[in-house]
Amino acid sequence: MRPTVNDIAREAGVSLATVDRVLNDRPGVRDKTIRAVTEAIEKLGYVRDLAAANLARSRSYPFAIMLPDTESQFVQTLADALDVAGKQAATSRVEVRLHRFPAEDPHALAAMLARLPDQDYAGVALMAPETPILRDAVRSLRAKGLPVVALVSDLPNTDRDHFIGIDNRAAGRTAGVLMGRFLGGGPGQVMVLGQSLLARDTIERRRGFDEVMLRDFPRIEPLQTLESHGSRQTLRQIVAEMLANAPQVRGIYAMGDGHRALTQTLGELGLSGKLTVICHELTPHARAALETGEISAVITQNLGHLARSTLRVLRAKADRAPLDEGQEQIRIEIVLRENLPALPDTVPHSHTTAA
Amino acid sequence: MRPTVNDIAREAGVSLATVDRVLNDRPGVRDKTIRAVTEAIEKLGYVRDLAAANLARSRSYPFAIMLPDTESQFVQTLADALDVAGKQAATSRVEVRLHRFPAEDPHALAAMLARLPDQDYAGVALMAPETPILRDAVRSLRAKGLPVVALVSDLPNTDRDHFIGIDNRAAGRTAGVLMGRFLGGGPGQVMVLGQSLLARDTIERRRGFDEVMLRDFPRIEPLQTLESHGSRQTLRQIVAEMLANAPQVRGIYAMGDGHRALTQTLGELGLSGKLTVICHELTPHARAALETGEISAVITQNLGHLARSTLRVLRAKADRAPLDEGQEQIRIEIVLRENLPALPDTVPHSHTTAA
DNA sequence: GTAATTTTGAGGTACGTTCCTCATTTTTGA
DNA sequence: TCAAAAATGAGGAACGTACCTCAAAATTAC
Repeated sequence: MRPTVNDIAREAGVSLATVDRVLNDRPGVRDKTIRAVTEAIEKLGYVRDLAAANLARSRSYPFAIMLPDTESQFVQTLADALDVAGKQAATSRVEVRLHRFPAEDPHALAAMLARLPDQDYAGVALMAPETPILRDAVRSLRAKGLPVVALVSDLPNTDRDHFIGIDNRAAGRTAGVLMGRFLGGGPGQVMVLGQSLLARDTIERRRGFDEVMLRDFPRIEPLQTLESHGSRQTLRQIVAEMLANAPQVRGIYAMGDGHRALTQTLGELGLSGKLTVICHELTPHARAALETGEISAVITQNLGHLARSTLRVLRAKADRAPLDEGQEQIRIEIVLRENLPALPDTVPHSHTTAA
Repeated sequence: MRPTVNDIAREAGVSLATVDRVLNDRPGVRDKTIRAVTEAIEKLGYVRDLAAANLARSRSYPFAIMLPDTESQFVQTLADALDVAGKQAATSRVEVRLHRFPAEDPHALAAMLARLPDQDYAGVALMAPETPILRDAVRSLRAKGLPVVALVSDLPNTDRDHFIGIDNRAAGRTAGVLMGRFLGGGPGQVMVLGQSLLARDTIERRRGFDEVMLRDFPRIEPLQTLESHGSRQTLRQIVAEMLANAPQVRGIYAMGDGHRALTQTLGELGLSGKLTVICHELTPHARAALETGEISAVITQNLGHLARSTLRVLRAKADRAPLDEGQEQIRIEIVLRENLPALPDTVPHSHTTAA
């Protein structure tokens, strides 16, 4: 049997109360006694039963998660993933509350954040571009003892506790190498499409991409970023125009989401599968396009992992516990048709299932 | 506050005992009453507190994990990962016991497995090639009610509960596309190196690789598999010989591990970075070789994930609980220099840390 | 050596669930 | 309609830990 606090008390020759004082850093114990207890812990290989501890503390974890109210497939998929992860984590006293804020209104977001401390949350995760107002809001939350975690897009100039997402510059570099190598090193031109929710991320990706092109593929010319501003019409127009004028274009790097409009346009131009297309985020459309060969590769982050990681990190921060960096690191995944992960069935949720 | 079993009893107008009977599928409750309870659960949004439940059950999870006694870096890294995952999971009553068996002796393994049921384990994970003897051993374990999980290499013809690892054929296909595209579609030849712990896996990879070559890259000729049998001498000799005789070789696909010998040999031949080298498993050597450019790409599976997944799956199987397929699916990861994940610091373990 | 202070012990209650027993009520079948 | 069977209720102990109070013991300061 695993040793319990009682075993330690016996082994160390002290009372249960003293062991408890040592375990929970309570004052009023002599160094000598602390040592005796620590040695007993060591000797018996005691590991605190977290479940029992949390039960006794009746600790629970209500978390606020703030997402922009954009209707993009990416944000929607992320929201779903957080929802699923929240349902799973409910068995361990985690409660997820999703809030949407107006994407273009930093003041509204700040106001929402300001109201959070009164609703006794145990932590906040948020996906938003960094603005001065937001910086203040985050600082104020942290000052009140609330852990804050940046989601998808980092808030490097705030004192957020953690960032959960990928390094977009590295993601851009990865796209760059793939593009360069897939094009056999050139010669040729590459069209670059913008329009991301978070402008900073797009810029980072572009920087990474150019970095690699310049260094490793001098014979490939990445063209200026074309912005579709989320409009399908615009996208179609600029892509068509560009392709008509630049016959040397052999690849497309789509930094934002909105794959459907792109593949559709390429289809209409009779170019499906003729260009090397690399894009970000494995949305359902991107999956489909990978399978048909309309898209060559997708650079992505696993949203299920991201969601679960968010909850784990928030929990750890709320408990001031250390986290398993290896587990929380979100990977820059490269997805080709050949390593496309199978779509798992949706997870069954049932309160009557055995533990 | 979250609703508890008592709240449900009140809401449904029944006693705690009845709620418990419903919750745990105990007999002796009328359908009508079951319905009443279920509705109360639904209405209040009750979610069972797993921690409390397991505490009351005083359930614990001692797992046996069987690995071959090979000294390969892959197995060693896997063992370490399982160890770390085990330490982490100790807080939730999981105990990992690693056993090594003689890699070449299926009888010894079977004998070890036969002794397991007497040591009251809650589950078994094993990494071993499938043999008739092993099939019988697995069947016998399962007949005694022990969940069995196949690790890294599947045991498809047994009734193991689950397989944790990647689809090696798909991994081979992935290597194939990368090779094909990195070589610009050819023309050229590709050297293929064997020597894997688990012969079946190597064969699968080879099949996947050839499949893609044949279908998508007819101008690239994959050569016959060369076997190094784990010997560095042999490897160096056959590689050198082959390269001398086949000037058209532009790429190397290394299906097994043992990257050090390969990169060293290439270095001695003055070929570092001149060939497209694709291999499997992100061992420390492979990381280093990626960084220097000696290896172009690594196809790998995340061993940390694999280890954690193993414990989660074993737990779920032991409890007959459903598992989150999405979370347990091990991905075929493509690692280039540009998306090489940072090496996390080793995780601190301390029993005195706050919960 | 005594008083003040610090350290330790003993014991209890609580957390949310499981699992047990025994008594009582309700339903079923003849 | 009555006996037998089935369903339900009431209560309690347990799991391992946290956290509280109060008294007793040990140590320190003077």
